[in-house]
Amino acid sequence: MIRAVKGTRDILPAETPGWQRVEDAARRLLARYGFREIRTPAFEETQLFARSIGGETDIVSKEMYTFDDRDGSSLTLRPEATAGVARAVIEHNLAETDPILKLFMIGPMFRREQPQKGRQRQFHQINVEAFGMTRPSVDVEMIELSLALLDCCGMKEGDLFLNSVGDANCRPRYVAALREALRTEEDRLCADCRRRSETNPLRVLDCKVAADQAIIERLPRITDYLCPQCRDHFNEVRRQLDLLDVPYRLNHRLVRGLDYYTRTTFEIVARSEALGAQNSVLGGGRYDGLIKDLGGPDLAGIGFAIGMERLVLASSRVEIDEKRCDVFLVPLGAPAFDRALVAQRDLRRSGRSALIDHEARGLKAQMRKADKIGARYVALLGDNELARGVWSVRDMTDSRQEEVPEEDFVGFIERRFNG
RNA sequence: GUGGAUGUAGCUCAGUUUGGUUAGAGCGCCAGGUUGUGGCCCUGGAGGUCGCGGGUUCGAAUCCCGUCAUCCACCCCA
Repeated sequence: MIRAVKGTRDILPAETPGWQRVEDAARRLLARYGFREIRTPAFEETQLFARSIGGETDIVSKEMYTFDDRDGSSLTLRPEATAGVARAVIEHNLAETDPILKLFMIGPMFRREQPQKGRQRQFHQINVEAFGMTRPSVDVEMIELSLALLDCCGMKEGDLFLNSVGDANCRPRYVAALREALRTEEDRLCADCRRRSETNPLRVLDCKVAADQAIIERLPRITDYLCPQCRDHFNEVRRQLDLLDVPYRLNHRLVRGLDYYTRTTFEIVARSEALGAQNSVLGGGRYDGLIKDLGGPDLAGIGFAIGMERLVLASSRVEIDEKRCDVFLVPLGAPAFDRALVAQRDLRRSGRSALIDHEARGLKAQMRKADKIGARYVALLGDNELARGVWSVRDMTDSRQEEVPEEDFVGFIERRFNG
Protein backbone atom coordinates (compact mmCIF):
# COMPACT_ATOMS: atom_id res chain seq x y z
CA MET A 1 0.00 0.00 0.00
CA ILE A 2 1.26 3.47 -0.85
CA ARG A 3 1.10 5.70 2.20
CA ALA A 4 1.61 9.41 2.76
CA VAL A 5 5.36 9.98 3.07
CA LYS A 6 6.98 10.25 6.48
CA GLY A 7 6.18 13.50 8.21
CA THR A 8 3.27 14.40 5.94
CA ARG A 9 -0.37 13.82 6.57
CA ASP A 10 -3.79 14.23 5.04
CA ILE A 11 -6.12 16.83 6.44
CA LEU A 12 -9.37 14.93 6.12
CA PRO A 13 -12.83 16.32 5.34
CA ALA A 14 -13.78 16.06 9.01
CA GLU A 15 -10.93 18.45 9.88
CA THR A 16 -11.02 20.96 7.04
CA PRO A 17 -13.85 23.03 8.55
CA GLY A 18 -11.62 23.75 11.53
CA TRP A 19 -8.79 24.84 9.25
CA GLN A 20 -11.09 27.00 7.18
CA ARG A 21 -12.35 28.65 10.34
CA VAL A 22 -8.80 29.56 11.33
CA GLU A 23 -7.93 30.83 7.86
CA ASP A 24 -11.11 32.86 7.48
CA ALA A 25 -10.71 34.47 10.89
CA ALA A 26 -7.06 35.27 10.16
CA ARG A 27 -7.84 36.81 6.76
CA ARG A 28 -10.55 39.02 8.23
CA LEU A 29 -8.34 40.26 11.06
CA LEU A 30 -5.31 40.85 8.82
CA ALA A 31 -7.41 42.97 6.48
CA ARG A 32 -8.31 45.19 9.44
CA TYR A 33 -4.61 45.76 10.03
CA GLY A 34 -4.02 46.63 6.38
CA PHE A 35 -2.31 43.44 5.26
CA ARG A 36 -2.76 42.02 1.77
CA GLU A 37 -2.24 38.46 0.67
CA ILE A 38 0.71 37.35 -1.42
CA ARG A 39 1.33 33.83 -2.73
CA THR A 40 4.86 32.94 -3.69
CA PRO A 41 6.01 29.62 -5.21
CA ALA A 42 6.55 26.59 -3.00
CA PHE A 43 10.10 26.22 -4.32
CA GLU A 44 12.87 28.67 -5.02
CA GLU A 45 16.49 28.71 -6.03
CA THR A 46 18.50 27.12 -3.24
CA GLN A 47 20.72 30.19 -3.05
CA LEU A 48 17.86 32.31 -1.76
CA PHE A 49 17.50 30.29 1.44
CA ALA A 50 21.21 29.75 1.92
CA ARG A 51 21.81 33.51 1.81
CA SER A 52 18.83 34.68 3.87
CA ILE A 53 18.48 32.09 6.61
CA GLY A 54 22.20 31.55 7.05
CA GLY A 55 24.43 28.72 5.93
CA GLU A 56 25.31 27.58 9.44
CA THR A 57 21.74 27.23 10.66
CA ASP A 58 20.16 23.82 11.15
CA ILE A 59 17.54 24.58 8.53
CA VAL A 60 20.03 25.19 5.75
CA SER A 61 22.70 22.73 6.80
CA LYS A 62 20.53 19.65 7.27
CA GLU A 63 16.80 20.20 6.90
CA MET A 64 16.15 21.42 3.37
CA TYR A 65 14.52 19.45 0.57
CA THR A 66 16.97 20.33 -2.19
CA PHE A 67 17.03 18.82 -5.66
CA ASP A 68 18.58 19.45 -9.04
CA ASP A 69 16.32 20.66 -11.80
CA ARG A 70 16.77 19.10 -15.22
CA ASP A 71 18.91 21.99 -16.37
CA GLY A 72 21.23 21.44 -13.43
CA SER A 73 20.14 24.37 -11.28
CA SER A 74 19.57 23.68 -7.57
CA LEU A 75 16.06 24.17 -6.25
CA THR A 76 14.67 23.89 -2.72
CA LEU A 77 11.19 23.44 -1.29
CA ARG A 78 10.71 26.50 0.92
CA PRO A 79 11.56 25.79 4.58
CA GLU A 80 10.11 29.15 5.63
CA ALA A 81 8.23 32.01 4.01
CA THR A 82 10.11 35.23 4.64
CA ALA A 83 12.86 34.60 2.09
CA GLY A 84 10.41 34.06 -0.75
CA VAL A 85 8.32 37.08 0.18
CA ALA A 86 11.46 39.22 0.42
CA ARG A 87 12.53 37.97 -3.00
CA ALA A 88 9.15 38.90 -4.47
CA VAL A 89 9.31 42.35 -2.86
CA ILE A 90 12.66 42.97 -4.51
CA GLU A 91 11.80 41.37 -7.85
CA HIS A 92 8.61 43.39 -8.32
CA ASN A 93 9.78 46.60 -6.66
CA LEU A 94 6.81 46.41 -4.35
CA ALA A 95 8.24 48.98 -1.97
CA GLU A 96 8.12 51.55 -4.78
CA THR A 97 4.50 50.90 -5.68
CA ASP A 98 2.85 50.19 -2.34
CA PRO A 99 2.85 53.08 0.14
CA ILE A 100 2.23 50.72 3.06
CA LEU A 101 3.83 47.38 2.28
CA LYS A 102 2.14 44.88 4.57
CA LEU A 103 1.89 41.31 3.30
CA PHE A 104 0.73 37.96 4.53
CA MET A 105 0.98 34.46 3.12
CA ILE A 106 -0.69 31.20 4.08
CA GLY A 107 0.75 27.95 2.85
CA PRO A 108 2.88 24.84 3.33
CA MET A 109 6.57 24.79 4.33
CA PHE A 110 8.96 21.86 4.13
CA ARG A 111 11.70 20.77 6.49
CA ARG A 112 13.29 17.34 6.73
CA GLU A 113 13.21 16.82 10.48
CA GLN A 114 12.32 13.86 12.64
CA PRO A 115 8.53 14.06 13.06
CA GLN A 116 6.97 14.37 16.50
CA LYS A 117 3.96 16.03 18.05
CA GLY A 118 3.51 19.46 16.48
CA ARG A 119 6.27 18.87 13.97
CA GLN A 120 5.89 17.55 10.46
CA ARG A 121 7.99 17.65 7.32
CA GLN A 122 5.25 19.46 5.49
CA PHE A 123 3.56 21.94 7.79
CA HIS A 124 1.55 25.10 7.31
CA GLN A 125 2.17 28.65 8.37
CA ILE A 126 0.45 31.98 8.39
CA ASN A 127 3.24 34.46 7.69
CA VAL A 128 2.89 38.17 8.29
CA GLU A 129 5.48 40.67 7.08
CA ALA A 130 5.79 44.47 7.06
CA PHE A 131 8.46 46.24 5.01
CA GLY A 132 10.03 49.68 5.02
CA MET A 133 9.05 50.62 8.57
CA THR A 134 11.77 51.09 11.11
CA ARG A 135 9.99 52.68 14.05
CA PRO A 136 9.32 50.81 17.32
CA SER A 137 5.58 51.33 16.93
CA VAL A 138 5.67 48.87 14.02
CA ASP A 139 7.18 46.22 16.28
CA VAL A 140 4.43 46.91 18.77
CA GLU A 141 1.72 46.71 16.12
CA MET A 142 3.07 43.34 14.96
CA ILE A 143 3.24 41.97 18.49
CA GLU A 144 -0.26 43.16 19.35
CA LEU A 145 -1.49 41.67 16.07
CA SER A 146 0.12 38.32 16.79
CA LEU A 147 -1.77 38.02 20.07
CA ALA A 148 -5.00 39.15 18.45
CA LEU A 149 -4.56 36.60 15.67
CA LEU A 150 -4.10 33.68 18.02
CA ASP A 151 -7.03 34.89 20.06
CA CYS A 152 -9.41 35.18 17.11
CA CYS A 153 -8.32 31.76 15.87
CA GLY A 154 -9.41 30.16 19.12
CA MET A 155 -6.20 30.01 21.16
CA LYS A 156 -6.78 31.76 24.46
CA GLU A 157 -3.95 30.56 26.67
CA GLY A 158 -0.54 31.78 25.54
CA ASP A 159 2.49 33.58 26.95
CA LEU A 160 4.31 36.22 24.93
CA PHE A 161 8.08 36.35 25.34
CA LEU A 162 10.15 39.30 24.18
CA ASN A 163 13.82 39.99 23.61
CA SER A 164 16.20 42.04 21.51
CA VAL A 165 19.09 40.39 19.70
CA GLY A 166 20.79 43.64 18.66
CA ASP A 167 22.02 44.39 15.19
CA ALA A 168 25.12 44.03 13.05
CA ASN A 169 26.92 46.54 15.30
CA CYS A 170 26.33 45.16 18.75
CA ARG A 171 25.51 41.49 18.35
CA PRO A 172 29.03 40.41 17.32
CA ARG A 173 30.37 42.04 20.49
CA TYR A 174 27.87 40.07 22.56
CA VAL A 175 28.61 36.78 20.83
CA ALA A 176 32.32 37.30 21.50
CA ALA A 177 31.64 37.98 25.18
CA LEU A 178 29.35 34.96 25.39
CA ARG A 179 31.91 32.69 23.79
CA GLU A 180 34.54 33.97 26.21
CA ALA A 181 32.31 33.28 29.22
CA LEU A 182 31.44 29.83 27.91
CA ARG A 183 35.11 28.94 27.66
CA THR A 184 35.55 29.36 31.40
CA GLU A 185 32.53 27.13 32.13
CA GLU A 186 33.23 24.63 29.41
CA ASP A 187 33.97 21.55 31.48
CA ARG A 188 30.79 21.93 33.53
CA LEU A 189 28.41 22.10 30.57
CA CYS A 190 26.64 19.20 28.90
CA ALA A 191 28.12 17.68 25.76
CA ASP A 192 25.67 19.43 23.46
CA CYS A 193 26.45 22.80 24.96
CA ARG A 194 30.20 22.28 24.64
CA ARG A 195 29.66 21.66 20.96
CA ARG A 196 27.31 24.65 20.64
CA SER A 197 29.80 26.91 22.40
CA GLU A 198 31.87 26.73 19.25
CA THR A 199 29.34 26.30 16.45
CA ASN A 200 26.51 28.56 17.59
CA PRO A 201 26.98 29.96 21.12
CA LEU A 202 23.55 31.63 21.16
CA ARG A 203 21.96 28.19 21.13
CA VAL A 204 23.43 27.39 24.52
CA LEU A 205 20.93 29.85 25.96
CA ASP A 206 17.93 27.63 25.35
CA CYS A 207 19.50 24.39 26.50
CA LYS A 208 17.03 22.34 28.55
CA VAL A 209 19.47 20.25 30.57
CA ALA A 210 18.67 20.92 34.23
CA ALA A 211 22.26 20.92 35.41
CA ASP A 212 23.18 23.66 32.96
CA GLN A 213 20.51 26.11 34.03
CA ALA A 214 22.41 27.74 36.87
CA ILE A 215 25.42 28.29 34.65
CA ILE A 216 23.30 29.71 31.84
CA GLU A 217 21.67 32.17 34.20
CA ARG A 218 25.11 33.60 35.03
CA LEU A 219 26.11 34.10 31.39
CA PRO A 220 26.22 37.61 29.91
CA ARG A 221 22.89 38.95 28.70
CA ILE A 222 22.39 40.38 25.24
CA THR A 223 20.42 43.31 26.58
CA ASP A 224 23.54 44.46 28.47
CA TYR A 225 25.46 44.63 25.21
CA LEU A 226 22.99 46.51 23.01
CA CYS A 227 24.29 49.61 21.25
CA PRO A 228 22.51 52.88 22.18
CA GLN A 229 20.28 52.78 19.08
CA CYS A 230 19.15 49.21 19.70
CA ARG A 231 18.69 49.91 23.40
CA ASP A 232 16.51 52.96 22.70
CA HIS A 233 14.47 50.99 20.18
CA PHE A 234 13.91 48.14 22.63
CA ASN A 235 12.94 50.50 25.46
CA GLU A 236 10.45 52.29 23.25
CA VAL A 237 8.91 48.99 22.14
CA ARG A 238 8.41 48.06 25.78
CA ARG A 239 6.96 51.46 26.67
CA GLN A 240 4.40 51.25 23.90
CA LEU A 241 3.48 47.67 24.75
CA ASP A 242 2.65 48.92 28.23
CA LEU A 243 0.70 51.81 26.68
CA LEU A 244 -1.49 49.31 24.81
CA ASP A 245 -1.75 46.95 27.80
CA VAL A 246 -0.04 44.14 25.90
CA PRO A 247 1.15 41.57 28.44
CA TYR A 248 4.65 40.30 27.76
CA ARG A 249 7.53 38.67 29.57
CA LEU A 250 11.17 39.45 28.91
CA ASN A 251 13.25 36.42 28.03
CA HIS A 252 16.90 37.18 27.49
CA ARG A 253 17.38 33.62 26.34
CA LEU A 254 15.02 34.02 23.40
CA VAL A 255 17.33 33.87 20.38
CA ARG A 256 15.76 32.91 17.09
CA GLY A 257 17.36 30.20 15.01
CA LEU A 258 17.59 32.17 11.79
CA ASP A 259 20.53 34.47 11.15
CA TYR A 260 18.60 37.36 9.66
CA TYR A 261 16.87 38.53 12.82
CA THR A 262 17.83 41.92 14.28
CA ARG A 263 16.63 43.83 17.34
CA THR A 264 13.16 42.74 18.43
CA THR A 265 12.42 39.03 18.64
CA PHE A 266 9.28 37.51 20.11
CA GLU A 267 7.55 34.20 20.56
CA ILE A 268 4.21 32.97 21.82
CA VAL A 269 4.13 29.72 23.75
CA ALA A 270 0.91 27.82 24.32
CA ARG A 271 0.03 26.84 27.86
CA SER A 272 -2.08 23.98 26.59
CA GLU A 273 -0.85 20.47 27.32
CA ALA A 274 -2.08 19.45 23.87
CA LEU A 275 1.14 20.52 22.19
CA GLY A 276 3.75 18.33 23.83
CA ALA A 277 7.35 19.50 23.68
CA GLN A 278 6.87 21.74 20.64
CA ASN A 279 4.74 24.35 22.33
CA SER A 280 5.86 27.43 20.41
CA VAL A 281 2.95 28.49 18.26
CA LEU A 282 4.26 31.76 16.88
CA GLY A 283 7.68 33.25 16.42
CA GLY A 284 9.09 36.29 14.73
CA GLY A 285 11.16 39.41 14.81
CA ARG A 286 12.73 42.25 12.94
CA TYR A 287 15.07 41.65 10.00
CA ASP A 288 16.30 45.06 8.91
CA GLY A 289 19.28 43.89 6.87
CA LEU A 290 17.67 41.06 4.94
CA ILE A 291 16.37 42.86 1.85
CA LYS A 292 19.69 44.60 1.29
CA ASP A 293 21.61 41.36 1.83
CA LEU A 294 19.53 39.79 -0.91
CA GLY A 295 20.52 42.52 -3.33
CA GLY A 296 17.51 44.79 -2.83
CA PRO A 297 17.11 48.31 -1.47
CA ASP A 298 17.98 49.16 2.13
CA LEU A 299 14.54 48.25 3.37
CA ALA A 300 13.63 47.37 6.93
CA GLY A 301 11.44 44.37 7.64
CA ILE A 302 9.63 42.69 10.49
CA GLY A 303 7.48 39.60 10.52
CA PHE A 304 6.25 36.51 12.29
CA ALA A 305 4.99 33.05 11.49
CA ILE A 306 2.19 31.03 13.04
CA GLY A 307 2.45 27.25 12.97
CA MET A 308 -1.04 26.26 11.91
CA GLU A 309 -0.88 22.61 13.00
CA ARG A 310 0.23 23.75 16.43
CA LEU A 311 -2.43 26.43 16.52
CA VAL A 312 -5.12 23.89 15.68
CA LEU A 313 -3.77 21.58 18.41
CA ALA A 314 -3.76 24.38 20.99
CA SER A 315 -7.13 25.82 20.03
CA SER A 316 -10.31 25.08 21.86
CA ARG A 317 -12.33 22.57 19.92
CA VAL A 318 -15.54 23.95 18.51
CA GLU A 319 -18.20 21.68 17.19
CA ILE A 320 -18.99 22.68 13.66
CA ASP A 321 -22.41 21.38 12.71
CA GLU A 322 -22.08 20.11 9.22
CA LYS A 323 -25.09 20.99 7.13
CA ARG A 324 -24.30 19.13 3.98
CA CYS A 325 -27.73 19.11 2.51
CA ASP A 326 -30.86 21.28 2.50
CA VAL A 327 -33.00 18.81 0.59
CA PHE A 328 -32.44 15.08 0.12
CA LEU A 329 -34.44 13.78 -2.81
CA VAL A 330 -35.86 10.28 -2.53
CA PRO A 331 -37.33 8.98 -5.78
CA LEU A 332 -38.85 5.50 -5.93
CA GLY A 333 -38.66 3.95 -9.38
CA ALA A 334 -37.24 5.07 -12.72
CA PRO A 335 -39.87 7.69 -13.72
CA ALA A 336 -39.57 9.33 -10.32
CA PHE A 337 -35.77 9.33 -10.58
CA ASP A 338 -35.93 11.38 -13.79
CA ARG A 339 -38.15 13.98 -12.13
CA ALA A 340 -35.81 14.05 -9.14
CA LEU A 341 -32.83 14.79 -11.38
CA VAL A 342 -34.63 17.82 -12.76
CA ALA A 343 -35.76 18.92 -9.31
CA GLN A 344 -32.21 18.55 -7.99
CA ARG A 345 -30.88 20.84 -10.70
CA ASP A 346 -33.62 23.39 -10.09
CA LEU A 347 -33.06 23.43 -6.34
CA ARG A 348 -29.35 24.00 -6.89
CA ARG A 349 -30.06 26.78 -9.36
CA SER A 350 -32.15 28.47 -6.71
CA GLY A 351 -29.24 28.34 -4.28
CA ARG A 352 -30.10 25.30 -2.19
CA SER A 353 -27.92 22.26 -1.62
CA ALA A 354 -29.65 19.15 -2.89
CA LEU A 355 -28.60 15.51 -3.07
CA ILE A 356 -29.84 12.29 -4.60
CA ASP A 357 -28.59 8.90 -3.49
CA HIS A 358 -27.60 7.58 -6.88
CA GLU A 359 -27.13 4.03 -5.63
CA ALA A 360 -30.13 3.79 -3.37
CA ARG A 361 -32.21 0.64 -3.40
CA GLY A 362 -34.93 0.86 -0.83
CA LEU A 363 -36.76 3.76 0.80
CA LYS A 364 -35.46 2.88 4.22
CA ALA A 365 -31.86 2.97 3.06
CA GLN A 366 -32.36 6.37 1.48
CA MET A 367 -34.01 7.73 4.62
CA ARG A 368 -31.13 6.46 6.71
CA LYS A 369 -28.67 8.14 4.40
CA ALA A 370 -30.62 11.41 4.53
CA ASP A 371 -30.49 11.29 8.32
CA LYS A 372 -26.77 10.50 8.49
CA ILE A 373 -25.89 13.29 6.13
CA GLY A 374 -27.87 15.82 8.14
CA ALA A 375 -30.49 16.70 5.54
CA ARG A 376 -32.95 19.37 6.63
CA TYR A 377 -35.74 18.15 4.36
CA VAL A 378 -36.46 14.90 2.58
CA ALA A 379 -38.56 15.12 -0.59
CA LEU A 380 -40.20 11.83 -1.46
CA LEU A 381 -41.54 10.93 -4.88
CA GLY A 382 -43.23 7.54 -5.13
CA ASP A 383 -46.19 6.11 -7.00
CA ASN A 384 -48.73 7.92 -4.83
CA GLU A 385 -47.07 11.28 -5.39
CA LEU A 386 -46.57 10.70 -9.11
CA ALA A 387 -50.22 9.88 -9.54
CA ARG A 388 -51.28 13.11 -7.83
CA GLY A 389 -48.49 15.37 -9.11
CA VAL A 390 -47.04 16.21 -5.68
CA TRP A 391 -43.89 15.82 -3.58
CA SER A 392 -44.08 14.60 0.02
CA VAL A 393 -41.81 16.96 1.89
CA ARG A 394 -40.65 15.81 5.31
CA ASP A 395 -39.03 18.15 7.82
CA MET A 396 -36.37 15.95 9.41
CA THR A 397 -36.15 18.06 12.55
CA ASP A 398 -39.76 17.53 13.64
CA SER A 399 -40.82 14.64 11.36
CA ARG A 400 -43.76 16.62 9.99
CA GLN A 401 -44.62 15.82 6.44
CA GLU A 402 -46.82 17.55 3.87
CA GLU A 403 -47.65 17.28 0.21
CA VAL A 404 -46.56 20.03 -2.16
CA PRO A 405 -47.73 20.42 -5.77
CA GLU A 406 -44.90 19.56 -8.13
CA GLU A 407 -44.93 22.95 -9.90
CA ASP A 408 -44.56 24.77 -6.57
CA PHE A 409 -41.93 22.43 -5.13
CA VAL A 410 -38.83 24.65 -5.52
CA GLY A 411 -40.80 27.73 -4.47
CA PHE A 412 -42.06 25.92 -1.38
CA ILE A 413 -38.52 24.98 -0.35
CA GLU A 414 -37.40 28.55 -0.98
CA ARG A 415 -40.13 29.94 1.27
CA ARG A 416 -39.16 27.48 4.00
CA PHE A 417 -35.59 28.74 4.03
CA ASN A 418 -36.25 32.44 3.46
CA GLY A 419 -39.45 32.91 5.41
C1' G B 1 21.11 11.33 13.16
C1' U B 2 19.98 9.19 18.54
C1' G B 3 16.69 7.01 22.40
C1' G B 4 11.93 4.88 24.14
C1' A B 5 7.01 2.94 23.12
C1' U B 6 3.58 0.73 19.76
C1' G B 7 2.02 -2.21 15.15
C1' U B 8 -4.47 -7.47 15.47
C1' A B 9 -11.33 -5.62 11.16
C1' G B 10 -12.71 1.05 8.17
C1' C B 11 -11.86 3.30 13.62
C1' U B 12 -10.69 2.42 19.07
C1' C B 13 -8.76 -1.69 21.28
C1' A B 14 -8.85 -6.98 24.00
C1' G B 15 -6.11 -11.55 23.30
C1' U B 16 0.76 -11.91 23.79
C1' U B 17 2.99 -12.74 30.58
C1' U B 18 1.73 -19.08 31.03
C1' G B 19 2.25 -21.14 22.39
C1' G B 20 -3.07 -25.21 21.61
C1' U B 21 -9.64 -26.24 17.37
C1' U B 22 -12.97 -21.86 12.89
C1' A B 23 -8.68 -14.68 16.21
C1' G B 24 -12.77 -11.45 19.50
C1' A B 25 -15.51 -6.83 21.39
C1' G B 26 -17.46 -1.84 20.90
C1' C B 27 -18.28 1.78 17.21
C1' G B 28 -18.94 2.20 11.90
C1' C B 29 -20.84 -0.23 7.26
C1' C B 30 -24.79 -3.45 4.74
C1' A B 31 -29.50 -5.96 5.23
C1' G B 32 -33.91 -7.54 7.83
C1' G B 33 -37.62 -6.72 11.86
C1' U B 34 -41.75 -2.25 9.31
C1' U B 35 -43.35 -5.29 0.84
C1' G B 36 -43.96 3.79 1.54
C1' U B 37 -40.49 6.55 5.89
C1' G B 38 -34.61 8.40 9.35
C1' G B 39 -32.95 8.66 14.68
C1' C B 40 -33.89 4.43 19.56
C1' C B 41 -34.21 -0.88 20.02
C1' C B 42 -33.69 -6.15 18.32
C1' U B 43 -31.67 -9.83 14.72
C1' G B 44 -28.37 -11.23 10.99
C1' G B 45 -24.27 -10.25 7.49
C1' A B 46 -19.86 -8.54 5.12
C1' G B 47 -14.99 -7.22 6.54
C1' G B 48 -8.56 -9.57 9.21
C1' U B 49 -1.80 -12.19 4.71
C1' C B 50 -2.51 -10.61 13.49
C1' G B 51 3.08 -4.66 9.80
C1' C B 52 6.68 -7.60 6.73
C1' G B 53 10.67 -11.54 6.36
C1' G B 54 13.06 -15.52 8.53
C1' G B 55 13.76 -18.99 12.73
C1' U B 56 12.23 -22.39 17.01
C1' U B 57 8.06 -25.98 17.54
C1' C B 58 3.74 -31.37 16.26
C1' G B 59 1.52 -26.42 16.51
C1' A B 60 3.10 -19.14 16.62
C1' A B 61 -1.05 -13.12 16.92
C1' U B 62 1.69 -15.27 21.30
C1' C B 63 8.73 -17.26 21.86
C1' C B 64 13.64 -15.65 19.14
C1' C B 65 16.29 -12.72 15.25
C1' G B 66 15.97 -9.16 11.50
C1' U B 67 13.38 -5.34 8.99
C1' C B 68 9.78 -1.51 7.97
C1' A B 69 6.22 1.92 9.68
C1' U B 70 3.84 5.03 13.23
C1' C B 71 3.90 7.75 17.80
C1' C B 72 6.63 10.26 21.69
C1' A B 73 11.23 12.49 23.10
C1' C B 74 16.38 14.52 22.14
C1' C B 75 18.42 18.08 18.52
C1' C B 76 16.08 22.35 16.44
C1' C B 77 12.12 25.21 15.02
C1' A B 78 6.31 27.52 13.51
